[in-house]
Amino acid sequence: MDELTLRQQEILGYLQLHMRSYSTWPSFREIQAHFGFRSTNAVMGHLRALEKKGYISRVPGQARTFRITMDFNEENQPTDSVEVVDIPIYGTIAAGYPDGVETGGEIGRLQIDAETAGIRRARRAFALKVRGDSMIDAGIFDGDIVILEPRPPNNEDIVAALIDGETTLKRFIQKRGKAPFLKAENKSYPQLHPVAELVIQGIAKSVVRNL
Amino acid sequence: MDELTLRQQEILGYLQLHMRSYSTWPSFREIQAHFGFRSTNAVMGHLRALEKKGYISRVPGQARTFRITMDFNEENQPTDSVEVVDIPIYGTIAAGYPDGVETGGEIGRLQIDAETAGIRRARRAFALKVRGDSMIDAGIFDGDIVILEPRPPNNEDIVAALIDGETTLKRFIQKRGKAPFLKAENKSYPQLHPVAELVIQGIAKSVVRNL
DNA sequence: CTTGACACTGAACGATTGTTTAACTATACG
DNA sequence: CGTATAGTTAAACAATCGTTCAGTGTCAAG
Repeated sequence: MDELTLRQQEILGYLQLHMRSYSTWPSFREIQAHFGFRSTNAVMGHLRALEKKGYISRVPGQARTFRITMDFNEENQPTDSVEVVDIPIYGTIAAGYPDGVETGGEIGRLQIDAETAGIRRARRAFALKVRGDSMIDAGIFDGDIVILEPRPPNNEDIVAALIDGETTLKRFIQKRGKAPFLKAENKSYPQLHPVAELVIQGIAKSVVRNL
Repeated sequence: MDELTLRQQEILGYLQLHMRSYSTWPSFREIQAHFGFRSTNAVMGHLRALEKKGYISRVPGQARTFRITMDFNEENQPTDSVEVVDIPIYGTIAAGYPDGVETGGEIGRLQIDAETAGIRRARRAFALKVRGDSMIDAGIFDGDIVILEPRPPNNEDIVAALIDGETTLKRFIQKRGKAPFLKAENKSYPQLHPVAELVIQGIAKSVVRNL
């Protein structure tokens, strides 16, 4: 990660401060006013630099849609932020995944740092309370919380898949040249699941269990 | 706090999820698209209602400047603010436990909210990276992170105990009238451990594993 | 039957806001 | 000396976005 200039650190610090105070990102002209710029283009330049160096990400054309992708900890103390991610917990994930956001069925939330959870901050992780023991041979038990990331599965990934209108946890198997299938990791269960219409909602990254 | 209609709850839920997922509030037209409205005015009405009832606040004329004034669970009950705890991770816990804090051997830190970790904030929790497979029958594998609280063990608790100068994970068994002992939960291991000098460093509250 | 709330359509307006192009200064590098 | 980067000014543009006005339909309360 490239280093930031002094000015860029100031800008980034202001972004964070504004976000923490108002829970909203500032607009270009608010940043401009705060630093006394006479042109919004001064802001533009800095934000482009920050984005180029990977510190923030933005959605072009949309208002107030910065995101700070990196939590630069040590050194500059205007930061005390850790990479803690707030993740919704679903009991059951309803069909579809229309907008990357699912309104129904949220039963709680958890906070965990991205590294421990094995997820990337940018992606929209969600969590799932495991019901049933179809994955006990993979060390996932009834009542466990599984943290997932929505993305296409690779071979051997544990995935949350929509089967018969319900989300279940299975291992995704795809050998080359063959059709993929899902496998339950419990010796006493039917282990193979043919995949007709495969709706993968996410791949499991980590699991949390209360002992 | 006035009560919300079903539709208003849906809107509010979407606002929260969008904020948590994107760290940005949605625009009117994003809300419109998500709910399939054909007019942004439908959104206007709901947001006005939500603001009137005190659930959100906004800055007129500015883009994406909602704020939710309270956090809610599904029942519209304000959730007490979650407590994220910073926990040190030890590879091996050295002898003693002088101040509840052991600096040597710290291999990292993790952040997690107290409820998910099953711990109480007041106590000084610590985490331990599991080595070996002495507890696989309890669903704890090599490489797992176990979160512990220093306190006296009860029967059947999984504890971190100092054996032969090394910290290992065992289940603590104490039947009344008998001497306590430690039990490894792996069928292929010697399961019973006599306890000469029992040094319990903490009891396990939860486990986190990367899949 | 009327009133009022809730939920929504449709179109248009104007302000906010991100973006672009052009030009200027200063500093550092080779 | 030329070039590159950082930082800034200036004016204008176009898309996004919140807002308003006018109107439709439903349903429960009075």
